[in-house]
Amino acid sequence: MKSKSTSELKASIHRVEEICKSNKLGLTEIRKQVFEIIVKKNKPIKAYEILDKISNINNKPSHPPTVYRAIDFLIENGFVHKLNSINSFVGCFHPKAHKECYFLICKKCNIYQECCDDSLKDRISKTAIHNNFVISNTTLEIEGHCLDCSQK
Amino acid sequence: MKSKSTSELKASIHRVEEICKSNKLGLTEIRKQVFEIIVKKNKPIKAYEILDKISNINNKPSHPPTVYRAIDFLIENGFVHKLNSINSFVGCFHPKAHKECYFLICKKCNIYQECCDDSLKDRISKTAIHNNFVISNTTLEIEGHCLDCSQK
DNA sequence: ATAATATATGTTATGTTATAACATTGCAAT
DNA sequence: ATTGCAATGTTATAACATAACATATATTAT
Repeated sequence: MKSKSTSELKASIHRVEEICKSNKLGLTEIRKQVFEIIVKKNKPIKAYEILDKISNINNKPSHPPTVYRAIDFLIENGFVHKLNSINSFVGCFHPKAHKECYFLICKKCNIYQECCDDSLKDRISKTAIHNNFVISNTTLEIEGHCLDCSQK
Repeated sequence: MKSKSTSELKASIHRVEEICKSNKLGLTEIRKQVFEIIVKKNKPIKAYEILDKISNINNKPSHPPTVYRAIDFLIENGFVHKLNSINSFVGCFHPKAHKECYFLICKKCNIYQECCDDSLKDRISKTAIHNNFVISNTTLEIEGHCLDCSQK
């Protein structure tokens, strides 16, 4: 899997700023810091690792609620997703394009990739309908090895 | 969603006993107790709820590792699955029939249902192949409302 | 039968992940 | 200026999970 370039990262941050501006969402300093930490990491990141980084950036200890509240804001607005299988967070590279997001997560290099193709979405939707089930949210996390890592 | 009948529960427990016998897996007293607690609950159950029940059954306090080790054994052998999105455990009603297991989880009544149809499995597999990705394990948890609960 | 080995469990402590509850701040609207 | 509200700070603790080492129980080889 390819990691993101600096320009992609910048674009991603800029996009979030624009979306917040046009939707009147309060992208405060902390929320912006947390988002930047997450997208710059470019791999799934844990809440307490974000906490450490935030504390360093601001030269004063932050506390868990600060980080979790920022994460909540970012998730609510589709800028970040949580990977339940590894209790970690990742940036979303096409926020607002979808509500659900499916992931491939490489166990070796830890890089993740979104894989939200429509045929998969359709299939999940059909499965739900077939079971008379109304979906509110879906967790699909595929763990394994990416091409690079399975060749090594 | 329908909940399981007593006979289905008994059959499930018996099946696990048989599988363990024929595969020489040590289904110890505690492992059996934990499995029974999980299947009898018939809804996703938390580790510390199992811990309480185990302590009651045996009239002495048990400790987290005891429960988590039993759960590990049951998961390894496909008798139980973990729902990562809600940190809970559920019994598997057709162990050994599949490695991966997909779930529908009703947020209201909390009943869950396996939904491991082949077309879904195929679709996930194709998505992985398309991304040159080798799957080791998949988490698919669909949360929402079952028929009964969405009609209320 | 007995010692050696492996498997499982008990026990204590602690690590990791997440939230409750309430105080404080900063800013906007009246 | 005061009220209201959204965001943050702060303290404490809840909820989830494992490390490490001791003890017991079962299995096997002698």
